[in-house]
Amino acid sequence: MDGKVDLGERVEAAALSKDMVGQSVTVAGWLQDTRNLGGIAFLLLRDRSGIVQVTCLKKKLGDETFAKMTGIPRESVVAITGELKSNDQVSSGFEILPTSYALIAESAAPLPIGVTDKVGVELDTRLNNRFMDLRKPQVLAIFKLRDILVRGMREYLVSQGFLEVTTSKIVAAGAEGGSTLFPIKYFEQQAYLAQSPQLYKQMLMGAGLDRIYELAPAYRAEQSDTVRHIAEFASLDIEMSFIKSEEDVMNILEGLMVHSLEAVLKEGKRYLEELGVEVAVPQTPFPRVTLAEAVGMLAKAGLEVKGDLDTEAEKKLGELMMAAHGAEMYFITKFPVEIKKNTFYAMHDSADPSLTNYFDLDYRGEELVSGGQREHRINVLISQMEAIGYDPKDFEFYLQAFRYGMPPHGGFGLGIERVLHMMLRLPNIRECVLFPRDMYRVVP
RNA sequence: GCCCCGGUAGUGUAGUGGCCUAUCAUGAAGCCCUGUCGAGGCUUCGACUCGGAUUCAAAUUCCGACCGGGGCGCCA
Repeated sequence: MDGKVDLGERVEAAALSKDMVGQSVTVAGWLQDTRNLGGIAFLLLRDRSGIVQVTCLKKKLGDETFAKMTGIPRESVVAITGELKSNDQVSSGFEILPTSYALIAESAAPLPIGVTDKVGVELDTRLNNRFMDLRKPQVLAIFKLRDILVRGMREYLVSQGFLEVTTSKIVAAGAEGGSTLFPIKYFEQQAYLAQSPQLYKQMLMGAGLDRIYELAPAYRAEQSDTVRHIAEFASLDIEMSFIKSEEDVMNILEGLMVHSLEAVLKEGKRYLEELGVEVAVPQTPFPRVTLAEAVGMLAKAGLEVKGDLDTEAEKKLGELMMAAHGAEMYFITKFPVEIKKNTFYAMHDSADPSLTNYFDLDYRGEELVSGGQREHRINVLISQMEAIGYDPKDFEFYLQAFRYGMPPHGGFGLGIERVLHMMLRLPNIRECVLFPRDMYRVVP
């Protein structure tokens, strides 16, 4: 019975049901565990959809086949054809009695990390053996939820008339200065990996595309070694024209978060359970506090903040917003020019020139999004560049788009992994990247 | 980049100068067991990151390198 399995007949474990009892079925996947009781053995076969039990009877299979099947190393790829049989002694209510099997790819032993072992594994070790780490259902669940979340975001943006675009990740100039750019050799020229699609998004507003979004990697050469920073992250950027103020952008962002988290709740229940986390869809409108108000709230709570919120203040504000508004998500608005000084493209507040029309969206004390209304008047834009010592000549390709009719516009950049990090309450953001890149890790 | 902490079997750990021929769990190899689902029982295997120093004696102290963890700054 060895080797006679037709993979064309293969069904996923989750597709099996009691309705199919009596039928011959073929499954294939990784042999998670073998429990050999002597005359009977239970093989647990796992694929991405779930686990199915294959029950081997020594009497029925013969000593030789029984020994072969129960001797297959854990995590080998195996295909099995057999009869689906109802049995209340199995937690799923059914099992497969094999009629033939194929050992497709035998696994080496011992495993670099156990898939089901009852010992902890450090994140670093897990990431070094990510292919095996991802075989764990609770690790896979993170990426299933990521898929659902991102799909929910796309659905919403499409419903709001946004066009998906892709801009180059190879750039000659950054949006926020050179220190955080990764230099690359581009044929005979100096180029960089894009830290943000910012300048291109705005040029597309000048092109008249009106509403666009891009989901693409962003690269930051910041020397940030924390549980919420990575050198390469997935950034969802949107830009929209003919806005009255940054409020229009914030409204889209609220809709985006609500719609995508609803999708997670609706379609991702099983994966949330796998991870043991509960997710709440935020109520709209999200609370809004100006940065000055936030600083006041923190002062009242006994935390003195000067300038921008530091990490401690950010976390504390998360607690205060929960206590005051029951809100996990909230906007911090009207960032002072002083804090946004490198953001030369930020529109300043017409009512108070020391402030900008810029906001952050925070989720339980962690920054998820930064955005605002951009400066579309080229003379103002140039003077803001010059004010921080940038040479407009270096941005000529960008400024050209402002000379021939640039509508008022705004947008934001959202860190996908930041959303997952906070939504799933994961200890480290690296857990929600398949192959994370940080200051020290380039492999795998 | 700065501050603090750590590196012991494949994995996760105990061990603060001699009691270490290094603990426990998990795992691997083998044996027993016809209803397991964190299966159980028995046997065996497997480790002190590297280099230098101190000492009669170093997993343990000191120095350096490499690797990792936590926090900060900065940001998505």
